[in-house]
Amino acid sequence: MGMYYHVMARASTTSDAFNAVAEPRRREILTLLAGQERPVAEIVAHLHLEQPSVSKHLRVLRNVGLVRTRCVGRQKFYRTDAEAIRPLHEWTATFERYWRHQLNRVKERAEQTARKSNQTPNPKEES
Amino acid sequence: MGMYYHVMARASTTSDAFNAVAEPRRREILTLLAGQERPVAEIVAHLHLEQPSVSKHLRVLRNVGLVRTRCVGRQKFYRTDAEAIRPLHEWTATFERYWRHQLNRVKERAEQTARKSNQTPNPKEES
DNA sequence: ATAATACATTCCCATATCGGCATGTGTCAA
DNA sequence: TTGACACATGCCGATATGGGAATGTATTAT
Repeated sequence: MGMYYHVMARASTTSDAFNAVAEPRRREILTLLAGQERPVAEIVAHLHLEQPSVSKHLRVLRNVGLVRTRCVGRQKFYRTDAEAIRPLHEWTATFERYWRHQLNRVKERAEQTARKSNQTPNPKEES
Repeated sequence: MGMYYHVMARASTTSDAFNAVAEPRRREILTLLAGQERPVAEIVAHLHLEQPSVSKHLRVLRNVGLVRTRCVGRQKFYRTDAEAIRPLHEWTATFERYWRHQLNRVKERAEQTARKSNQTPNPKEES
């Protein structure tokens, strides 16, 4: 009968890719593992972090599908699954038309300014 | 001469855009304010959240430059600065060639499979 | 001047997060 | 079998986080 009310302090990091890539180290890992798969030890060597921390970051990335693993003996090779980054890319892309808009406005202003200064040549220290 | 070592639990949400957009509500806000500027009350109406919470999210977004403000009387109009989303777009874009790669591999496999099943027509329940 | 309006800020709480350290767990080597 | 090795997991401490409630601060209306 308890009225448990849920207080979610923050969407769990394991919930989606947006949270996963919010962490700088995890972004480094994704970049490192984009081109080629690597065992954990190698990742540890690249980042300056303890092995357990790296493993924990890898776990987060794996939970949201940003990396995949392949076991070879006692080594575990990780590689980033770029496909899982596409949703982020597409979300940011929805704003592309807006920044283009802004750039156009800036360009137009610049051109206007240029025309104006043509009409009044050498306008020194205008303010 | 204390050896204060910094224990940063998590990169501050105010530090970069990646952290700012990790929060679902903030993503909603950015989408809402992409096309047109709106006063806080209107944002509150769209999201189902208390005004203080919205103000706090707006503060975070403003700190990382994802939104800009314009004051009109006692109202404060917010709009998203799409330009600030570009770095995210570009970061995700660095993985584009990799997911294309993966797609190509998938496609190639599919074509090979198609050729094979042409050579052995109607291979029912192969496994 | 006083009240109402539109936001911002502060405080509190439960929870999430990250890193380091210690401790599993599974695999290969001697 | 006993170690060594490659990782994963658990625990701890310091800190960050988001929401609600209360309060502060301009600005407009009466």
